[in-house]
Amino acid sequence: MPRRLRLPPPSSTASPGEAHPTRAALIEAAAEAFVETGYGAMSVRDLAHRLHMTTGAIYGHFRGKANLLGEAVRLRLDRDLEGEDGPKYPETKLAEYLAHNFRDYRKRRALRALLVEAAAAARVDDDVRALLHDVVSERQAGWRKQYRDAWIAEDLDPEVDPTAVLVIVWAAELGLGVLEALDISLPKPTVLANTVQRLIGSLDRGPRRHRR
Amino acid sequence: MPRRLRLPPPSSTASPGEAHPTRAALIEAAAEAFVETGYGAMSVRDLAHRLHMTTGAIYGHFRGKANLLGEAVRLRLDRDLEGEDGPKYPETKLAEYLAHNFRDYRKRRALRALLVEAAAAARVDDDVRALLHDVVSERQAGWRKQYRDAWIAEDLDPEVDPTAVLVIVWAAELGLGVLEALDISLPKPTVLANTVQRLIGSLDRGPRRHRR
Amino acid sequence: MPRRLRLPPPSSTASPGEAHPTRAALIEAAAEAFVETGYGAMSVRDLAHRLHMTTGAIYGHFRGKANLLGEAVRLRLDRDLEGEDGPKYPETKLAEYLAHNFRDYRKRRALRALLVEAAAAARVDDDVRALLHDVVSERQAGWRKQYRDAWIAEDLDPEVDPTAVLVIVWAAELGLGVLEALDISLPKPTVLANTVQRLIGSLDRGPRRHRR
Amino acid sequence: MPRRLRLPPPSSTASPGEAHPTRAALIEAAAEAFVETGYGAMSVRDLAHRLHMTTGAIYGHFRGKANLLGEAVRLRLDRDLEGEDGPKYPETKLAEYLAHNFRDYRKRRALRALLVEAAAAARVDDDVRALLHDVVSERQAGWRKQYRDAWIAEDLDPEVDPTAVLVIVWAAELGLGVLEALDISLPKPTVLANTVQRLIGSLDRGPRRHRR
DNA sequence: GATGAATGAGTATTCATTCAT
DNA sequence: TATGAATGAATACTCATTCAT
Repeated sequence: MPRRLRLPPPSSTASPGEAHPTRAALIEAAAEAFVETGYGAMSVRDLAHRLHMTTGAIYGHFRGKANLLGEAVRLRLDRDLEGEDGPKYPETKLAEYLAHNFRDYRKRRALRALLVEAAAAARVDDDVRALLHDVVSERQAGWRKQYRDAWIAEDLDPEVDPTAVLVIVWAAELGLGVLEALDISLPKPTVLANTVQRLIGSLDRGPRRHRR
Repeated sequence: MPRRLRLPPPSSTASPGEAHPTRAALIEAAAEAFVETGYGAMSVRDLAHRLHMTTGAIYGHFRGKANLLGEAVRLRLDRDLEGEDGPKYPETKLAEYLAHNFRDYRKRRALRALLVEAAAAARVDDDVRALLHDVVSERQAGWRKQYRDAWIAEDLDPEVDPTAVLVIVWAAELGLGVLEALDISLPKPTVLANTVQRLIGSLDRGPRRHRR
Repeated sequence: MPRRLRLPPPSSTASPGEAHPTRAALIEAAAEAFVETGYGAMSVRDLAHRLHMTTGAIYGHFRGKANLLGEAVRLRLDRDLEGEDGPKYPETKLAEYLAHNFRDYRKRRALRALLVEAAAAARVDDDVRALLHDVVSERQAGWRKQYRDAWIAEDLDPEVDPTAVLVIVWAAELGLGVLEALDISLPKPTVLANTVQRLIGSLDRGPRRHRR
Repeated sequence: MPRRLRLPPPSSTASPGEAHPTRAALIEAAAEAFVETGYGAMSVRDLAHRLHMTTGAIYGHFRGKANLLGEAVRLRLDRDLEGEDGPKYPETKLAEYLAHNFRDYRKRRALRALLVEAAAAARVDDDVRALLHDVVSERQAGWRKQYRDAWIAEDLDPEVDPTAVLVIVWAAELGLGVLEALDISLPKPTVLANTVQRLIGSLDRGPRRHRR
């Protein structure tokens, strides 16, 4: 039986917002484990073993597996989508921003996988659904605002609903996750990025006159 | 002990290849049950009970639960996507065809749900993944050909990769399923349809002049 | 790992009413185990091991632990209280019948213990309570009738409510179970029996006149 | 993190022997909680939360859950049975005293419930049994003396064993607790009281003449 | 082909108690 | 004395699959 690692209490050196290191490590590990093994197939006990903890310790930090999933999704969403390393929204045109994003789509494979897991879990479990709805809705609300701002700043076609575009783009991202789960081969990042740029770029003026 | 409902022998109206009506009824019921209850949460025993059969009977027709899922997906894919009631591909422009399709997107909720279930199952189980990969790949191959044909027939922008567009459209559809699973509210069908029409419609000529 | 004993299917030689021998053996064993080990402390898995079965096999016969308890109580109630070996009700005076019964009270230790377990379980679990209420109520209804008949046949004091006497006698029996659980030493059977005979015997005429 | 309610220091009004008010409050709360929720189902942690304490604090006062149960039983026994508000023993005839007591039986529902919990716990746990045996035995010893005194003072039938009567009466009380746990409906207090008066009242002279 | 009892491994969650701080 | 995070073992129940009949 392996020695248990008795984790130190929150030290003052811990970064603010991640007050409890055990909790943070747990979320991190859960996010990874749910992607690797699947939410349904990952047992809490095995997760505990991975971290050299006991199940009881986990349940001391989280009310249940569902909350762990919720936090894992929140973490990955924030890390992989918000914490951008590339060009920021206000500084780039929407089409270029999105193109850039899709050029990096392979970086977000884990996020998409996690969201597929989350979706399947949510379909079956009311608690999970409620939890995840909130997490995802929050982010979407922020993006919706950004899209509306872009519409104004870039003088995009007022006849097109920014929210519909947002949903389509976001759904496309999520759908890539479904296709990846099915092992369907996807276009190369550059090809995808160019296509996105072309499609979204077409919104930058009113509807084309020359349509027969 | 309830009387078992013994299904009638193969009728002459059954299409060839679906010789056994029990098998067909099973697939039909499984497709419904997996959507309603979730693939993981639906037990083979309960599925058998729904059809007044026994578990053994199911295993007489299918090697396992995974094969049932595979067949269920195949069924719904053929019924909900191929067996179109609306305008056919070759007779309509691609943009209009897709717009029409998204105007009806709510009809395909069950299909999307089933594919979310399938994706999550595939992530975890190699057999399921292989099975579903084949089923979905087959359909995609057909669509790819249709897109390529449309590119030629409609003289669409040769700098845009038809397959990339196909993947984006298909992923968007699947992603709607993920969002639905999370209870995220979606745009109205007409708004979505118009947006798709606008986006895909923008491909109908060469690259816009003002692009360097 | 011990060989599993694959029990034969219901044979035609099985006594009617105990159609399934596995089920009957299970109830028997459960009744014993719940007394020995306590309802709460007896795990379904251990019970299964005792019988060289798996937990799954048990759950094939009973919806849950609570039902097993219900059946165990029913069994012991029928065996230890109804299936009398001593004098039958209609043939003996009530007082003598009860005196005889208490003379044998030690025979029913297991029944009382089971009912104490049942009571504690019922206090906490609604299903258990409903189940046991029905089982016990049924028996009590029979006894109530017998007491009423005795009142007429033996011309007992009409000012005394037969049901109240029944409840007191039945409660006394059950209370012995509580005292036994606490290891309280009880009077010798003959002493108890005589006291009961004296008390119940006093009901055989109208209220005594000579009371000051 | 919620503020802990730090209980006031021992006040001078506290009776000696209950020096620590935390301890007393704990016993009080435990008695209530074990009745409400059941001994087995009530977790130490939840009990601590109810009192705005921590589990550790409880274990500072009691060696374990079992001791808490023991003290709870002692408390309720003293409060609900000894601390009589009605007529006192020596001043009333035994039959009348008991009749009065049963007329109030509904007041003691919590006591009976606690004793049913205690009995079930005692059956399973040697420590609990030993603990409770002592608590209950002590009280019974007192009652035994009172019954013997009554036998002399009221010139009751010397052929009847006072202890046997005590046990029957006490068992009847406890048995009511078992029946209550099973949700069995009980006679009205007055009916029960009259019956008790009649039965015990019958002991007030030597054996009846017509007995051989 | 069908039956359904049995398997056996697995699941999330709980809890009394301990102990370093 | 109090704290509360951690322990570690336990619990009821489920399920895809098999196989003797």
